[in-house]
Amino acid sequence: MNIYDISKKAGVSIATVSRVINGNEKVRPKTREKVLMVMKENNYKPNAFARGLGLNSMQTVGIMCSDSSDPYMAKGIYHLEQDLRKNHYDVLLCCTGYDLDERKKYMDLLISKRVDAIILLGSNFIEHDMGDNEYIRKASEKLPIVLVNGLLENSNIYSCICDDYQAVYETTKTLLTAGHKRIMYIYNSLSYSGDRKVSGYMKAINEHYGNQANDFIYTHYVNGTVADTRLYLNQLPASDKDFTAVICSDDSLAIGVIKYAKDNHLSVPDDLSIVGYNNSILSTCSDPELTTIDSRIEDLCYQSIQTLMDVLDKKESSAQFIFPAPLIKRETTAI
Amino acid sequence: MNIYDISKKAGVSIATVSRVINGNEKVRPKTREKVLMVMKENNYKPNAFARGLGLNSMQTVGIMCSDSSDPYMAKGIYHLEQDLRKNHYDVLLCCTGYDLDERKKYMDLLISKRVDAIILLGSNFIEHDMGDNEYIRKASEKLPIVLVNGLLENSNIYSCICDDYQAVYETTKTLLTAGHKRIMYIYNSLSYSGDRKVSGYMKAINEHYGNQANDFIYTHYVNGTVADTRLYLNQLPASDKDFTAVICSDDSLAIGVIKYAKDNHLSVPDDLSIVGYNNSILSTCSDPELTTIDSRIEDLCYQSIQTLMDVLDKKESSAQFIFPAPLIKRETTAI
DNA sequence: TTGTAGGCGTTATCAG
DNA sequence: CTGATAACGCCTACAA
Repeated sequence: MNIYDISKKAGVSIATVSRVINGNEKVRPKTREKVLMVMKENNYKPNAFARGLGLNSMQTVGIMCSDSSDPYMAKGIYHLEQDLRKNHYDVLLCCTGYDLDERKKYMDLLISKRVDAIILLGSNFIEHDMGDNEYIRKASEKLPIVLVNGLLENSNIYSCICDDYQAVYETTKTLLTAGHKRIMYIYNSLSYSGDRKVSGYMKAINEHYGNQANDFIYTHYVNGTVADTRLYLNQLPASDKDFTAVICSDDSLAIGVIKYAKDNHLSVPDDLSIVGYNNSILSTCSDPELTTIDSRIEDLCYQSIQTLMDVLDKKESSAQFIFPAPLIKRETTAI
Repeated sequence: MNIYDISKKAGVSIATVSRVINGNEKVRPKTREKVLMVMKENNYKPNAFARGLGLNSMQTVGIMCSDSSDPYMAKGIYHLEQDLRKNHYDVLLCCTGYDLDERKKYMDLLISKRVDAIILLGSNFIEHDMGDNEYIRKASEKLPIVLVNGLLENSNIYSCICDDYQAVYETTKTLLTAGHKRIMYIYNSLSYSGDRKVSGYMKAINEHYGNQANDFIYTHYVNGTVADTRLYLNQLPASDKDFTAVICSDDSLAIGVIKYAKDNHLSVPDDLSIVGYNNSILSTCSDPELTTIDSRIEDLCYQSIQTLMDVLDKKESSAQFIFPAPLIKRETTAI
């Protein structure tokens, strides 16, 4: 059952059928009804491939994310999908992992599939070494690129991010003001965004301690999540355990810290304050519940799609949106 | 840059170019190299839409799930995507929510997009009222349907499930044997699978108590997750709080039970034993960590894709795979 | 308002 | 092994 069959049964030309399919105004109401009728009767659906060929689009956008099972990205995928759907776009999903070469391949793949745009979900897409981001710039010559929680300047690249730097800076400052002398910062991301968070921490420490700041900077990179953080802290020599607060770059690390506290009979937040990041589902499952920085994934997704639709509609649009990231106070801090 | 351009530059016909694109044997090695050369030089990529038109496939399978941000489904999506990718298939993702009519629309949408198959992820797709599953049967006339953790018999429908009935039955039995008199079962799904789980619970209670079983059956439906479960239990009259164990149809409910125990200074597992379901990330974030039934999502996904590939390759394949679901013992039970 | 005809970029069938 | 050429099903000027 194709457009020819319909045109015959309706006694019109395929051009007319095509017009009613595409909601073209210039069709006599009577004719339109007739065609619609026949289409319904025969349960006709236009062939999407042929349509794609003609229009050079199948109304699809590609979403790349490192791991759809990470709670943060899982939420992102959900909101992106829902918002895209509302605008009649489908989602082609790619879980790329964290390897750069692999990601380049996925990018090429999506481009060759002729998606209308590509969304990069997660701050880890922007590499520390700017040369490693060149492939994204090159891709943007062919289609719009939207970064959800990532920043990269280029024409046809659009960014929606949270101000991680400011958020960590303020949180650290708040803890210092509350009397914490030694604050540890644990992170598991070496991306550009990861750097920004560390910088926020550094700035607060530096402002507070001036010359002696170096004695109080205490950061650690963990290659993993819950178990790795717990393990790392537990094997620390006693002399290095003089911190009274820990800020983490992700909720999962903070969960590890809670477990460490439990292992060592430290009371939270009395003996140890803990701050997570992302306000993920994990943060309300733990006991005590986690104080965490909300990276506002839903807002980022909404704005991203809003922007993307403007771009695809050839409307003017701002290329960068920066949201403040509020601290959600729960039970692992006294502040 | 299309196939004609390449054919000209390589001094061959488009037919030959097409042959090398598709790895057809019958091309002289020399010719093949030449064409490959030109293709590489011009960074030529075949047009996916035209290809789709000709082959009537774009090597894409649709995944429907109610909510990609649910930890269980998030993992499912991840594994399905990875396994499909290995077989050179792309993923079109649909988050359908729980409304039946909405789901029917998504199903139609995917079919009209001409995906090669549709995967229904999550037991909640199979409705209690069998008539409501008819749309799935009808869809299977047009393309293969794969149910991940759902059972529906029909030609061209393939099911991979965990034996929820048996798992809950055995868990309940184990708890009874361990001396628990009154065991509560809390669930938040009214699907076919939800029914099976309840039945497993019932059977164990019935076997154990015989005539008096009715006095010991204690089930409750919660329309929500953590907070709702916690609230429900807390507002229960004291006389109804004589249970010493709770089994939940999902880890999130079990987290709610842990919080209830905390609220009421009940020691877990001494005063109250708790069993969750799905072995999700939540189960290791709580304190104490959750004993839970592992619904083996990774295995289900792997088998699903394996089966689907056989079907798409026109190979013979079994239509149903049933996995036992083991109990993962952690800290919320003494068993 | 409607119809004709050419184009979109491949694949596949036949000859040669 | 290679090349013409007809599908594939729809869109869209351009005419009427």
